[in-house]
Amino acid sequence: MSKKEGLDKKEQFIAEMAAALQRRETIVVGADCEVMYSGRAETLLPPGERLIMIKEDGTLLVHQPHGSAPINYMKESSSHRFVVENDNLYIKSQNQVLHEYLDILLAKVHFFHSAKLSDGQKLQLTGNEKDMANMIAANPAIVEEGLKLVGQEEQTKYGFIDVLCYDAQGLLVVIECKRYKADFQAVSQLRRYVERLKGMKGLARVRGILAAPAITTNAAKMLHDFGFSFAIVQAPKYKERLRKSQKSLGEFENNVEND
Amino acid sequence: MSKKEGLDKKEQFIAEMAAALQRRETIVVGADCEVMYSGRAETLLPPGERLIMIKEDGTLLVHQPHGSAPINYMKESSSHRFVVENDNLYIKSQNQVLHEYLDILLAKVHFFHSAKLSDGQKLQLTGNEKDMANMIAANPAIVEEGLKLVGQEEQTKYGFIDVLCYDAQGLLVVIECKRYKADFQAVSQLRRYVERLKGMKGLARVRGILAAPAITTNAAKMLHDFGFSFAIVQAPKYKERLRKSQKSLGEFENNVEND
DNA sequence: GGGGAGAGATGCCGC
DNA sequence: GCGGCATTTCTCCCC
Repeated sequence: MSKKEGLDKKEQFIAEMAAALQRRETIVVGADCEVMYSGRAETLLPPGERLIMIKEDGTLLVHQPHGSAPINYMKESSSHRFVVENDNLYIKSQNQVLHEYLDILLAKVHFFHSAKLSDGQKLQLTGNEKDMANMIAANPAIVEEGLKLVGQEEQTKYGFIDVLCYDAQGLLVVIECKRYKADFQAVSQLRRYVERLKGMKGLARVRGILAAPAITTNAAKMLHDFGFSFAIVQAPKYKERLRKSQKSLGEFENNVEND
Repeated sequence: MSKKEGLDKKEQFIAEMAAALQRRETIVVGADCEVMYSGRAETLLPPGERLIMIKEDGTLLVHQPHGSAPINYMKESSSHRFVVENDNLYIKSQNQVLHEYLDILLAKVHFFHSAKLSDGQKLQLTGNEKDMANMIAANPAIVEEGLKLVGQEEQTKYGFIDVLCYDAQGLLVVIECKRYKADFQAVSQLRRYVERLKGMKGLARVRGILAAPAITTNAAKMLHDFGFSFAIVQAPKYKERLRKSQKSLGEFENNVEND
């Protein structure tokens, strides 16, 4: 292929991408590329083969062939150009508001595609911390016998307390929920809420209970030091419910294993 | 198109995807689809047009045409099958170890592509919290006159303390760095380190300094309550350095705006 | 593999 | 916009 043809091919690619951006299509490019970013930090990603995705809202993602998170990215509302400079093909992105800049040097474009995607749907999720808090609020005895609900979340004016109760002795109890194994941070958070509540209500004693399926050894020690207690509470087991009602999930026979 | 032809087309698509999975290629599918997930939580995503990506390590991502994060995903080491059930085309994924399951009902496949991607490169990043801690360790006077370095991070045996110093009076000082505006969590963390150090060394007083470019009003209040102090420290300004040395970044003339 | 903490975290909701 | 916090957080490092 002559250099002229190569240039024409580049120019045609650039024209197609510019049109796709104009039409607010979602773009996918598979390419051998090098990525440079400057903004909140500064990064360099040496040459390799990646998938580049540009969304209609201006989001740009660079994905390596492994891992969940993009290796480089630009947030929504970024602007993008496909340009040739010194015979090199670039994607140049910037976010004026955030003062962020990203350049992708495209050494070789293996494939590309663009299409308008129509999707206004939102994810319906159950089984989060809020659901766990609701479960406890509906039946505080799960955590401790004799607890009576005072309020939940913003219903109280004391900040982001998951569940607030009175215990059998009439003491105020702050319950902090964690869906997974509780750590230092969870205990610190509980401590903060308890102290805030003591200060605001002028109480000498406010109890704290950490409700989670498990707790790290060190966090348990810290919890004990502060005079708080731990309650084993399993997050709602949606997994089992779904697997029961919907047999199609799981139970594979012929798998292509990715070990 | 006859139903038979439609079926053949589906079967051919399935065969191609199975082969691509076997070859550990990276797969991209643009499709109108519905997604169901069950694992750490349970989610339903009603029909809409999305980009689906399957990587060679078993990672699966579902991206809507907006936003940085995938709306649904499966972690690495997941297994995937393309199957037809009751005339419906599905991608069925599972992660045996994590007990996670994801089904994608493909109502219409708009396009697809697969290719082997070769990339072993790692991101080179500068301008993170560690760099900020190094800057302070190299010149503690940035934070306060008279500070003398004791140790940094794993060099100290007191845990994850960013920078440890003695002040002019010989008091031990814990310095916690934050690249951005410090919040409750940062103060809680500093408090935890100071108390841990007091306990381990049997000291009556250990000072705490929060070094960050800014702090929220509430966090500043909390910091004051604990007798800690705040030092305005700007994270290294890599942005300006790069923009100076590399004129190609920024300064766009003809932008396709994504506002 | 667990523990601990940063991240160019992202996203959500409240004010 | 900032604040506060959960996240199917993800990723890294160290033990």
